This record gives sequence, structure tokens and C-alpha cells, in this order.
Amino acid sequence: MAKAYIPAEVEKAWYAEWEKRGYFRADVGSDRKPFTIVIPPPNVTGMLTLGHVLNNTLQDILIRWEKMRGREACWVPGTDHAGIATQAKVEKLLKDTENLSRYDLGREAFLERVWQWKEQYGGKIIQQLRTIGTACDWERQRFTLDPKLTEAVQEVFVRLYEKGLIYKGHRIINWCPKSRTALSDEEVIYKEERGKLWHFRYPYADGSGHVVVATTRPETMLGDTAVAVHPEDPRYRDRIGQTVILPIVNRAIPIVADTFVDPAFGTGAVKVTPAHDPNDYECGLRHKLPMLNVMNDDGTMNAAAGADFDGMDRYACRKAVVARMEALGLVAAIEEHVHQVGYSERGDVAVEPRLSEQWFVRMQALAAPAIAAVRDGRIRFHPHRWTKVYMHWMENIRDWCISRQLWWGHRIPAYTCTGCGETVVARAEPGACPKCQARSWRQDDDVLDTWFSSWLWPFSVFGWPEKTPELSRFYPTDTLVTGPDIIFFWVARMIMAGLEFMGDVPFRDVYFTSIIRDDSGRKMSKSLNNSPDPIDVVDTYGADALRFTIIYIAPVGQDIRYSNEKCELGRNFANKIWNAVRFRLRQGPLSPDWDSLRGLQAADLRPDDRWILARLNSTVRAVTRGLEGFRFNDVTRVLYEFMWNEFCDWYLESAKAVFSSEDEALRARTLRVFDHVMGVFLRLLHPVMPFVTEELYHQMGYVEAAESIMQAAWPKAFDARVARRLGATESTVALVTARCELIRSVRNVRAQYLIPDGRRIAVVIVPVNDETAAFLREDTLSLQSLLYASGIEIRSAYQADGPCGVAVSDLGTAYIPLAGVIDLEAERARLRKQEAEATGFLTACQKKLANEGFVSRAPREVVERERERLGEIEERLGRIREQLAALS
RNA sequence: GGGCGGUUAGUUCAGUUGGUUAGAACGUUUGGUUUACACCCAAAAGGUCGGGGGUUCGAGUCCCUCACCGCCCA
Repeated sequence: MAKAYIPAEVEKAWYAEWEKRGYFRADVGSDRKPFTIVIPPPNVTGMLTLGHVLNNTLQDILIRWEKMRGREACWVPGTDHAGIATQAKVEKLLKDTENLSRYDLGREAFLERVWQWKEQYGGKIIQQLRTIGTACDWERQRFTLDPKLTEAVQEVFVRLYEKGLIYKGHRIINWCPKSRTALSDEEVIYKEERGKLWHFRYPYADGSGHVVVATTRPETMLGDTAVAVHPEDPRYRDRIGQTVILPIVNRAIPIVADTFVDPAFGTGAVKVTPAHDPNDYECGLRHKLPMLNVMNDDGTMNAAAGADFDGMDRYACRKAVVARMEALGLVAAIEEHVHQVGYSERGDVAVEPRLSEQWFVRMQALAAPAIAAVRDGRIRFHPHRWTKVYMHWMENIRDWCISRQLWWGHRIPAYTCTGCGETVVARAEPGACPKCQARSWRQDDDVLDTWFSSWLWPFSVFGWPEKTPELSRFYPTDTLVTGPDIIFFWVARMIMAGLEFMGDVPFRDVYFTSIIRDDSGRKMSKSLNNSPDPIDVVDTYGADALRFTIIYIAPVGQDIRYSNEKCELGRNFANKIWNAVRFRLRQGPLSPDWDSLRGLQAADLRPDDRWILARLNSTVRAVTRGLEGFRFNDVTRVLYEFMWNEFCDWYLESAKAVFSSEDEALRARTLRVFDHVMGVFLRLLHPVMPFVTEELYHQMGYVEAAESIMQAAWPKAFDARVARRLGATESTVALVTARCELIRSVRNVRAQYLIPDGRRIAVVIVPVNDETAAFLREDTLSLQSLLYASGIEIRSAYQADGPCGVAVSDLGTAYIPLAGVIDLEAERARLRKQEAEATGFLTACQKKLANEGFVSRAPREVVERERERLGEIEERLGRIREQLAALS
């Protein structure tokens, strides 16, 4: 074995081998209970990010763990066609390379190019996922535009339409002028901006002065069709019903009374632009105002804005309108104003509220059962607090605008008769028109929101609407792992779709991951160039290291602060285990009976053996409990601390003494315990670090070359009866822990006098009582080696005949004869420090016990423990003072 | 404006239903090459748990309040 672990050499090879052997495949016909996860499908244009690494590592941990627990693990991978992003990407490519727009090519030719692009470059992320070890069933890979999934989308559209839950209507929607499409409310991101609030004077038609209105978007005044005031506002009560002349365009518009106006804001009078503002639109409906759309779909002004502004960009128009108003002397004031501006999630340009005809899903009826499913616990969110966010959104749900003016996506299955204009929604192009019998149809040009296919993902991937065996076996899925940023976009909608079309929840647990930030807490972003490429990280540190580290540093429900250097943690950990195995293999071949602890008795085992078995057992419990409770970060910490701080620092070091001894039986028993512990540990670690554990499982010889740790069973903790038989009990743990303290305090003395570990010095230990004496005598071999001692004596009393270092510990007092180096003043100082420490403890303890409230009200065992402690501290303090007296 | 989360060692974070004088990793200091590992070992220093108030025999933990940071919704 190499001196250091080199992940590159094993990771690629093992992944290829696993895939070749079909370990990732889920068998629909097996009689095991299934455990199913559907991947949150990444954008087909996407590249692997650290967010994906976190998300998919968590899924992989669950899949590998449940597989070891005997479940039929099924992890369905795939990608999402990402309508806007993909179309924009190919459009840009066309522009850059051939100077063509999509309109130059036409719909069909353009779509052909997108498919070509998809086949060639799309889904790169799927390849990248393999490098981090994900155990996805690649044979089940899906794409949201696959024919079967498209069928599902059409079926859903038709069913919802027939139920009256999908309708087409004129509404104010969010319009992205860059992508030239409608967006849903969720796709708008509000950013705070410092803008201006312009106060304009609109003259009354009768020449009796003017009303002042305020706006942040002056260009929209060209579409104003009224001025609104609050009906109770005394300033304007007389003016209701009068007419003002809209400046620049010189249109006569009415003053209407509407309670939506806040009299306290601005002047209490507002301009009404029904085609460009949701509130104004509602107001326009109530007062039957004309709806004047003054903008083109690309954010330029249209002819309705007037010849002077026709074709002008909206921001240029804003300036021009203000200038014109200034020239007319109608600008009353300009204020600095901080307000929220909606931006398009994908295009990153300000969205324009715009009146247009779109398709919508009526959400309220779908939301009700989805609310119930989360409320009554059929679906559980982790961390639980996201439930509240979900509930709030669901209870205030608004209709979902699902049509997009794009080409890349599922075309809306609505057909209009070119003869009579009748619209039919159907699974395929209809035959004769039910109204006019004509047979000429024009399909709706628009496509559906990408999320309209994603929300079906948990069942569309299994072949719905067909009743497939996969569907009945793998639906509902078990756990969804995703980011809280798509709780509305995706999670909530999947719950609604699952209940509506499958009659059951799509998953039972939802684990919301952390958001990854850089080391200084900033969000990862392209423009900041602070998002490391996970592939580079894998090359540098190894996939296991990245996986382990990212889980280790992910606090439950909090943001993660990540930097590449942190992966040293995982890399060092893998190397540590590698070297523990390397050390072990130098001691000879694997113990034949490593797999079980049958036949072992406490009397056969050294205290350190009993201790490590007890600690191992706690670790099995803690890791299992951690995984069951989605406390992944606990899992990695427990594993790390067990392997490094307990197994390597103490057990392995203690075993060295045994391995060098002549006692073959003792050697064999210790090797067996070592091998057992290592075997269990590797299995516990496997879901988090699949590669190094597989490699070492083979190096150790736990399995044949053709087998795998992936097929090994998840370790089970042993029960109290077995623990007693093995002596792997609480009291063993307490005694061995105290023994470690004793060793530490002796080492402390040695360190103080700068005695290198290589210099062996005799140590005399005076135990506190016969019981500890017997315990210490059980294994003097390892005690001596852990103390770096040339020899140890355990005696009931000791009178040093020269200068001596003294280490006081709970098990006893250790004397380290150090003729020539002892500095009496330093010894006294060290002992005084210990005295002060012990006195502090003692005082706190005495104070508690002197407190009547404590003694009478605290639980009896707590008081009892405090009394015991008091005795121990007094005894220890006594010994420290004794030593101090001897030194002065 | 409404809701949620955070504030613990120089840094990043643990801290289970309240019960030793609060732990880890990294960093720092000192020493080290011993049957694996310098991607290492040993030892040490370092915190009045954001401020204030309350409940309790007992509060990092529960309640109230304030401050600051962040996120979501309107």
C-alpha cells in the first residue's frame, strides 16, 4: 500500500466497476421493500456546482445506506429542459457564430438546433455526477421532454382543463422583455432600488387647476386612462367624475373614486394605467376603463404611446417623457425614492407588468389537499420550520401563469379552428371541428412553463399515465432532497400534482439542504467568480474528501461557508483511515473470525478491547440514529471522532504493545477485535465516503474481489446482554477514560520537562484503591507503552528518594523520577494550578450541596451524583496538597 | 409591514428533553520522528455563550425585551 492515499487511483476505477456490475440498478421485481428517490433534475444546460454536490451527496448517502439496510434502492436521475435558459443559450450561440436569430431560422429549424445542442452538450452534469460517486440507476435516466414525459404533460393539461382548473384569460402578468415571455409570480425576484418618484401635474379639463399624481414609471403615463382618488378623501371629493387632460397625449380621462387608493401616500391621487399595473388593472375593470397597452413585447414603446415615442426603449422613453413634462412646466416635484423592482429570474432585467392573454391554473382546489398532507404529517419537512413557509404560501396561493412565449418546451395542446375560431383542448390534433365541421386547426404557439413538467416528475419518470409496474412499486417515493429556494416552484407543486393525479403524496420526507456560500459568507455567483468547480476539487482532494467535508461543515438548516482548503479535513481523514489499514496489514492477514464477536468473553479481552467495542457500539447507534433523523452533520462528526480520537489515538496505539508481544493468543484476540471494529466502521462510513471504504474493505480482505462493500449489511448494535458478556459496559468506558486521563497527565509532566517520547523513564503509580489497582494491573503492557515508560510499578505507597515529577489523576498518583531535570518551582506551580482548578470544582460542588433548594428539589440521582463528585474532588485535592507539602 | 433563522474560543461550527467550571476542527505556542499516517504524534494556551430582564434549586439551553446580521413573503 502507498504511504498516502491517492484517491484518483481508486475512485474512477471503482465507479466504473460498480456501474458495470449493475449495482445501481433497481429491480422492479424484487421482493425487498423499495426505497425511492427522484433526483431534483438539474437544468440540461447546467454544470455541476457545489450545491449539486451537497444535494446529491445527501441523496447518495440515503440510497447507499438504505441499500445496505436491505431496501430495494431506486434513485432516478435525469435532467430538466429548462425552457428559458436553454433557448437563450442556443439563441446566443446562433447569434455569436452565425449571426442568426431564432426568427431567421423559424420554429422548426430552431428547435432542431436546440435538440442538436442538447444531444451534443446537454446533460454534461450527468457525467459530472458520476465523478462524485452517485449511485443513480442510470438506466432509468429521464428528460422532461422525453416522449413519455411529454405525454404526461399533455394528459395533465387536458385533465385539468376538462375539470375547469386550467383557463385562458386576459390578466396582468409579469413580462420579461429580454426573453419576451410571460413569467409566473415566482419567477420574479424583487430587488431594492434607489429610484425617483416623479410628481406630475395633470390639468383639469375645465381649467380650474390641476391634480398632482406621483409615479416611479413616467413612461406608463402614456397609457393612463384615469386618475383615481379615495372616495372619502375630502381633498378630492368634489372632483370625482370630473375630467383631466392627460398631458403630452392630450387625452381626456376621468377622475374615479376607488378604495384601493391610499390617501396617505403621495398626494392621495394616483394615475391609473390598467394595462401595465395589477392594481390599476383591477381598478380599470371596476370602472370599465379602456386598457391601453403602450409597450411592445421587447420593452420598447408602441404606436399607442404616440408617434413621438413609438419604438423608443422604455428607459429612453422615461427620460423623454420627463423632459417633455418639464418643458410643459408640469413637473411638480422629484423625490428620491427607494422601492422594490421586480427582476426576471433568468433574464436579469426588470420585468414589466403587462396585460396579456395567457393560460392559468386555478390553484386553490389543488392546494387544499396538499395543505392537509403536510398538516397531518403524511409529508414531513426537515428542518420542520419550512412547514410554516409552505403553509403560508399555500394558504395564499394565486393562479399559476403557465404559458410561455418560447419555442423550447411542451407546446400547449390547445387547437383553434381556423374556420370558426373554436378552441379545443385535446391529447392530439382534433378531427372535425365540433362547431363548423372544418378540419383545419392551428395549435397554440406557446409552450408550458418548465415547472409544469417538473411537478409531475415523481410519477412521470415511472411511465404515468400508463399504469406501469414501476409506478405501483416505486411511487410514492420516500425522500426528497432539495433546496428551500424551490419550495414554491417545485416542492409544493409536486405535492399538489401527486395528490391530484396519483391520489397519494409524492414523497414522505423532504430534506431541505443548506445554501453554500464562500468563506466570507457571500453567495456563490458567476460574477464574483467565487464558486469553485467541484471537478477541480475532486481532482485535488478526491471525491470522498469533498463529500465528507461538505457534509461535515453543513450545519443543519444553516448556510454553509465553504472554501476549497476545508477539503483538507476530508482528505486527511481518508488518509488517516488508509494508514490505519496499512498499519494493520503489516501485522498479518485478516482474522478469520473478524465478522462476529461470538465466543468472546470479557475475561479474554483487555480493558482497551472492551472499551473500543463499547465505543463502537455507541457509534453504530449514533450513526444510525443520525441518518434516521436526517442529522448528516452529526453522522460525520461521530465517525470522525470515533476513528481519529478513539480508534487511532488510543486503541491502535494500545494494540501496538500487543502486536509486538510474544503472546500469540493475545495477539490473535486483539487482531480480531481490531478487524471487527475496522470492518464495522468502514461499513458505517461507506454511505459518506464510498470510494475509500470500498478500496479498504478489499485491502483488508473482508470481501472477495468480485464482491463489494455495497452489498454488505448495515451494522447492528449489540444488546445489553452481549455488552455484559464482552465487558463492553459503561463502567469499562469510565475506567478506560480515567486511565487515558492518567496517561495524559503523565505525558503532561514529560512535556513540561521536554522529555522526548523516545526517552523511556520508569513510572510508579499509586492507585487510589484496590479496585483501580486491579484494573491497572490488567494491562500493564499497553500502559507502559502509552506512557513511553521503561517500566511501571503499581504499588500501594511510594516514597520518592529523589526529585520526582508527579501527576495526580482520578485513578491514582503517578511518580516520574526525573533526577537532574526537576525544577521544584515549576513543579509547585503546576500543582498549584491543579489545586486551584480542583478548588474551583470543590467550591461549586459545596455551594450546590449547601443550597437547600437544590438538595430538596433536584432529582435524587442528580444530588447523589453531586455528593459522589464532592468525595472524588476532596480526595483528589487531598493528594495534590500532599504533593505540594512534600515539595515545600 | 409580516414571518423565519442566526449571534458560543482568533476563525468555522457542535452543544440532544435545563443538571460537572461549555466541546471539536482549523489556526496559535512548545516539544517530537515511536510498529501506520508531517495529509502525522504529544502537550499547552485560548470563551463573563450578542446586551438587558425573567422563570427555576439550577439557564448556552425555557420565556420576555433590545441590538446587529441574513433569508423569505407583501
